[in-house]
Amino acid sequence: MRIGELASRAGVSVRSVRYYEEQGLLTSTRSPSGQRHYTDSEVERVAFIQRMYTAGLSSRTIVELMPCIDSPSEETSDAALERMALERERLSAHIADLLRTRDTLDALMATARAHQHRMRSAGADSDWQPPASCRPQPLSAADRSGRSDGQGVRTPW
Amino acid sequence: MRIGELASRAGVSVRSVRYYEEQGLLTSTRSPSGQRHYTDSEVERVAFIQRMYTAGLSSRTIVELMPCIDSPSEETSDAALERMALERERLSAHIADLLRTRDTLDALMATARAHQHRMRSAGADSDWQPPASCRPQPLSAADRSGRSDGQGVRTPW
DNA sequence: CTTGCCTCTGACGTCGATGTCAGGTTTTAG
DNA sequence: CTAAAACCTGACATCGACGTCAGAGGCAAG
Repeated sequence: MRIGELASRAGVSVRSVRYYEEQGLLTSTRSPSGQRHYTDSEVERVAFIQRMYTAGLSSRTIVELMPCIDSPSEETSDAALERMALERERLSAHIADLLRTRDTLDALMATARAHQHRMRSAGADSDWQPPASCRPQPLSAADRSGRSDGQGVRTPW
Repeated sequence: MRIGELASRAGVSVRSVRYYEEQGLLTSTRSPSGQRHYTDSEVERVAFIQRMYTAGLSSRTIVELMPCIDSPSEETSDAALERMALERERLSAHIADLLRTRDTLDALMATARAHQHRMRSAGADSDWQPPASCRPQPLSAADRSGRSDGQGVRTPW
């Protein structure tokens, strides 16, 4: 397939695909006229690259990880594994940070909802309904660590 | 305290503190000579702002959330709560993405380690020790969702 | 052959949080 | 008092992953 189809299948822009190649993350076979052609497997690769980017890795980092992916031979393992472990650690730290931040948001929303309720039971407009965003959050199924207070605490961050 | 102390206590640069004020995230009382002065509570506020930034929120978004934080009255709640719920959703999605990415990294590392082991049992240098990064990962205590395969699968992403 | 769509290279623009530098004032330590 | 250190404003620089535009060529359908 050509670059446009690859891009739309992987859900990125054509520009991004060219950029990935420019960064050494992707290769392409060229038609005699110079147009890039790709196989189906490149779609997943591009999606993978995109996920790495959104995970906060830089081009340089992804490049350093790629040899471990392209040819998991004894050549690549040593340095690349080190980097992968390091990035894994960074990822875990970042995840923990985001979880804490989400907890903070939850606490803030809880206090705000408490305010709404106080308003509601004291106000004259008793037919008022809280917006959808105010109803108890489903807490996203997976990964919870505990914490469900945030009860009237001042500056809950 | 003055800006330098605030910055170092909150673990950010002086430049950043001024930037936060410029963005309307922070206020300061000025001494007659024009120098900024802060109270202890501002330290936590700056740290909070920083956490929001590292969580991927933009200045504009944080600003929109701030009224809900500064004065949780009935004025602020409606629009701000909507935004908080929205940002919470974005956060959850991002967290899920990062977890998936970390799983991918784990799978990649597992295959790499498998390679190392094959090398080790077949190679001549039997006294070789895998680097620290190759030993089984502690999986970071909290939040696991399952997945511990990655056994020789080709292109595990 | 022409028309419309896709692709190419190359370059410059962008955006957001910060770094950094200049030139000047204020505070602090000796 | 004086020198060092911290602070001020204002401005320009940076970096990374793209957007976007220009100008030229490729390719299938009518």
